[in-house]
Amino acid sequence: MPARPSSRSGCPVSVSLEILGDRWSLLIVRDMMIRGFRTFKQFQNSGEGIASNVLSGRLRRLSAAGIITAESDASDRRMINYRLTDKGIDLAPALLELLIWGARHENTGVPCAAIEPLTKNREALLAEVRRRWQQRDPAPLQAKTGEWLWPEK
Amino acid sequence: MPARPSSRSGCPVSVSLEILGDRWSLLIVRDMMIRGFRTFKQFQNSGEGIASNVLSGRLRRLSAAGIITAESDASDRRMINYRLTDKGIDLAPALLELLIWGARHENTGVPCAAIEPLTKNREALLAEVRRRWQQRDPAPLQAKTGEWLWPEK
DNA sequence: CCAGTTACTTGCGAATCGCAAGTAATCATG
DNA sequence: CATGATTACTTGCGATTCGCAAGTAACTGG
Repeated sequence: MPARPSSRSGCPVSVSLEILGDRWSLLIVRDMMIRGFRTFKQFQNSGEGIASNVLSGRLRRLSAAGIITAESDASDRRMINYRLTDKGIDLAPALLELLIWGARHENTGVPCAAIEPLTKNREALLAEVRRRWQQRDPAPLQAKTGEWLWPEK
Repeated sequence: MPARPSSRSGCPVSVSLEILGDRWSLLIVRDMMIRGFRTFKQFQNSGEGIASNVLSGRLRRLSAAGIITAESDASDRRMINYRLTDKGIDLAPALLELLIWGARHENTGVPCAAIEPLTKNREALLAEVRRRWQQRDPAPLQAKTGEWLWPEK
């Protein structure tokens, strides 16, 4: 029996948006997936300006939804390491398409020339993201995709 | 000079979420793209339960962002026909990936067996969506993709 | 022991949401 | 042409959420 708390339709898009449909959740997932961020502090200083109480709430929601896990760091127990679950890493395609759309249609500082390789190497890029996740490779993806993805400052 | 009103980063994902990052905007786009909806009333009765004032605001925002257009119907001037722009139809890949993710990882009433054909026929599906848009074909996509996508009621 | 760091929580004013009701313009009918 | 229905909204209002600033508990390094 599917438990559906809200009064919305059962459409998969609707269900997805119930969890991820806000300005912050997917940015947190992006930072974990592509920039290799793990900690509260990193998300807070990611340049997007999320408030700490909202960040706290989002991490709890993503955790409750099974998209991320939270475990305290072994070597420094102040820190909590947030990681994507399998369900979380599966958001990579959606995130990539949002990236491509924004880069193509909005003023993002991303040159148009940079978009085509993204669409052409889509599968390779997604495979690389998944590989990094499986091997717990903490290095950001920038080296592979170019620095233009996240303009410094 | 790129005008960036908010204090967020210039990352394409961030820019996309500034416009689309809420519970309703992409559902409206979905209804236009896949179900062939055009009018205020249709969006209101789409089964998601969006309030009329919020719907009004979203249509204005999407219109201002160049994702949809609004023109009054020639034969009935009470009605306003909302249509996707080229920029709007380009959201199809992102929407499809959100659909696949939701269907795969959440309880949506969509059988798991239905997901694989979506990923396999991704390109064909997107081509069909774009064709329907170019030809202004108002028929919903259901016939092609199966009725399970939007369970009745 | 103590200053600094990390991951939060709390308080509060402002913005947004959800719901109900109302309204202007237009169309369909008698 | 009058009347009622329909469409696309707007308005009001209480409840929720947001953004910002400040505070706090747990822990670490010196």
